Amino acid sequence: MTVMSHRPFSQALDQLGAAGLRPTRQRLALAKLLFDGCNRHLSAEQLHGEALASNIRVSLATVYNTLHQFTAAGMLREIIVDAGRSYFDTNTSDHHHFYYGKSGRLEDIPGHLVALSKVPQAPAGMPIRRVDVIVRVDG
Amino acid sequence: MTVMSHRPFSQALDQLGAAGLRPTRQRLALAKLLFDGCNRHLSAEQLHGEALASNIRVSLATVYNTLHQFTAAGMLREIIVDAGRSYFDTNTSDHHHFYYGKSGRLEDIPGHLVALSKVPQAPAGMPIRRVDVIVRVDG
DNA sequence: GTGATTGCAAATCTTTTGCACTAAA
DNA sequence: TTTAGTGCAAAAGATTTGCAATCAC
Repeated sequence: MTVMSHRPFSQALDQLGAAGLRPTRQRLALAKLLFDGCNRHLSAEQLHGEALASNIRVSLATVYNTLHQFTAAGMLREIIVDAGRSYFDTNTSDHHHFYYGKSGRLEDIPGHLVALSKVPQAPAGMPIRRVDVIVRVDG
Repeated sequence: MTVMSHRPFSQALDQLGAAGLRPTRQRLALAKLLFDGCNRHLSAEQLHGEALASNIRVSLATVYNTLHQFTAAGMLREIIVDAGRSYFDTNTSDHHHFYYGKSGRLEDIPGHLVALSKVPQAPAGMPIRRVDVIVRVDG
């Protein structure tokens, strides 16, 4: 039974240190918003909005920097479902997504619920970095 | 043995008419570039570049309009693999993609080479519009 | 003619960048 | 200190929009 539990905030702090990222006020606050609840799918703009709503002073540029740094550190995964907007997923385990085009909402599909077989080899020893399955729904 | 043959230009013309789109000089020229050879994956900018290189006078805005009209008419499929750039695929049959992140190249994977099973139902009678499988390769 | 289509330039939107200022070690 | 991190405003890149001119029917 896969539980898809979210990454706890404390673990995020550890990874922050392990990645050589200083625990600044902004990064701590954003990590708390991202990792202190359930798994989330957020755009930079959304996270920035939440930060402002929580009285966290942080610039949009820093939100972008932070999202990319967290992604590089393996704490987030960038999800591309929409031309012209990136989403970041706090769930970095093996899984896929429903995408509700009308509302722009993303929903996790546990990896074990999608069986992919027979994916052909990429040519000439190029390793497959990731396989994304996006189930597009109208809602 | 699936052949994945491309849409012939003549068929494109028929669909153009069926979609109620007037066969203007620009649409005919772009359709020729798109459908008169093998299957292709192109961005708006690339198609515009090809048009100019072929001495076809057409504005970038019209290229965007045309790509979207052709997509709405079912003659193209929009492929989203990269935040901030759309690709259009002349192959509208059931298939998936390799995406070479470094070069930005897309490559078809015939639908029968990927077996997807157990995709869960979308909630509450929302029909699945499409399932995209993107195999991300480093090259 | 009449309505669809086009081109152009401006506007929009997301994301990135340059750089002076601030904060962590 | 010394180096990393931040904010701001400007820049960049892709796409869209408004509108007058043009074309297909």
